[in-house]
Amino acid sequence: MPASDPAPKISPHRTKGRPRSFDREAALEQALKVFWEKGFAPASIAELCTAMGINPPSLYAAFGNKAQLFLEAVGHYERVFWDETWDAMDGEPDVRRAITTFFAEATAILTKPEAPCGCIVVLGAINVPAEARDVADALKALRDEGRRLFLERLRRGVVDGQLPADTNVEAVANTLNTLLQGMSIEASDGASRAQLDQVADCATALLAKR
Amino acid sequence: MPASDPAPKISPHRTKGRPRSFDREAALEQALKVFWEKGFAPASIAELCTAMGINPPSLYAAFGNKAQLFLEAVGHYERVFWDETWDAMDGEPDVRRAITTFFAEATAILTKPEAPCGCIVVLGAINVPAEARDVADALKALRDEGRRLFLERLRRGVVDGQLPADTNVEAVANTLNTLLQGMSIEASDGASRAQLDQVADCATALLAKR
DNA sequence: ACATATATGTAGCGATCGCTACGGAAAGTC
DNA sequence: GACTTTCCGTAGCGATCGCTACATATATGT
Repeated sequence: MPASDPAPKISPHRTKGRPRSFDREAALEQALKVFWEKGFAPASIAELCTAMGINPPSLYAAFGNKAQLFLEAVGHYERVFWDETWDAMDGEPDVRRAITTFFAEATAILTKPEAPCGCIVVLGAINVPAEARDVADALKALRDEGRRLFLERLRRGVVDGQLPADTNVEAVANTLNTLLQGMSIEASDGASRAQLDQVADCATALLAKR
Repeated sequence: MPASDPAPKISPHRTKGRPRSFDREAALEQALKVFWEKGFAPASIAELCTAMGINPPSLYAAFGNKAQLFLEAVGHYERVFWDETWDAMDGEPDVRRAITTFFAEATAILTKPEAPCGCIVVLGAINVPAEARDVADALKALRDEGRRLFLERLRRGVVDGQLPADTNVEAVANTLNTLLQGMSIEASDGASRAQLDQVADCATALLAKR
């Protein structure tokens, strides 16, 4: 994600005071990397700071606290890695092709070798301490959004006459979302791309013509 | 510390020395409860000790350390909650009914209201600190065992002529295991039993006759 | 130049972590 | 009884946690 500002890549500041000496977005991406590999709780502020090339006070001044930094990193992750894939599912007119393409893309994302495996939305805030409940809740809401998107797309498939009118769209949407989440666990367990592709194929088979 | 055992439920000891003053298995079950609710890392020794009704030295003398206690608790969990269900899958002669029954049982287990939701094998050791890698690896091996069991059962279904010879048993086994793991996340997210039943139905639909 | 405002690095706060040293208590053995 | 062995509760170890007080550095506004 090159911001591609010829002029200062460091965000311009309009107010008084010493300007920030680091690239906020670059630091955020480094933080994402750490959170992605380790999860919310095991990623320590010290390690985040090292990766971001800053010290704790700068981190807290720029991002609030660990939880806010995490949530902002997750938002960045979603935008960079998933928004396009979800949008494509809505853009593809044929519902079966839409789902097939989505899961093919998902397996590619989840097994990207240059990235930690698994989706940070699914795995990042599991087993967080009780005082970080709000972080877990925020990610849960994001996971639920996936089910909603599947559901809407399937409903449109029924309206468009591409799926049988008696299709249990809620059940299928539930199942697709459940599969997607299970795929993150498999990916973090080191599943191969071929292995996840098999799962993706079975996912699309749920919509097979009868 | 009232032992209050008429007959010693406490394991008999043959050697010299002061006998253990608590019920090891009861303590293990309490530990399981804590680990199940919180996961490995967020469950502190202090909290475990409170739940088990003992002090740290007793815990370490009886169970080794936190990781060993966790793994022993997980073993107990598997035996109590899942062994019977897996065995039933092998015992049922019809492969479709075997899978259907398995997933029906699984939804029941995963949404048991008196138990923490989700499977500790799937969720318990996600996001553990790096120094507990061995715990994560042990649970990963247990998860893989599920895929193996599905695979064996499906292969038998092909041999028995109940499934088409060209069934991609590896793919289906992969998918069933992935679904099962996703169901744990959904359960811990508070999914209703009805919701998971829908997923279970879709799982069995993967084996629908063609 | 001076005041104001924000960011920075150092250094360390209080709290919690997993774990254990220690001395006393409760059993078997003689 | 004394000796040995094991377990008990207390109390606290060193390490790490998220986070911040503080003094200093660097910008703008006038």
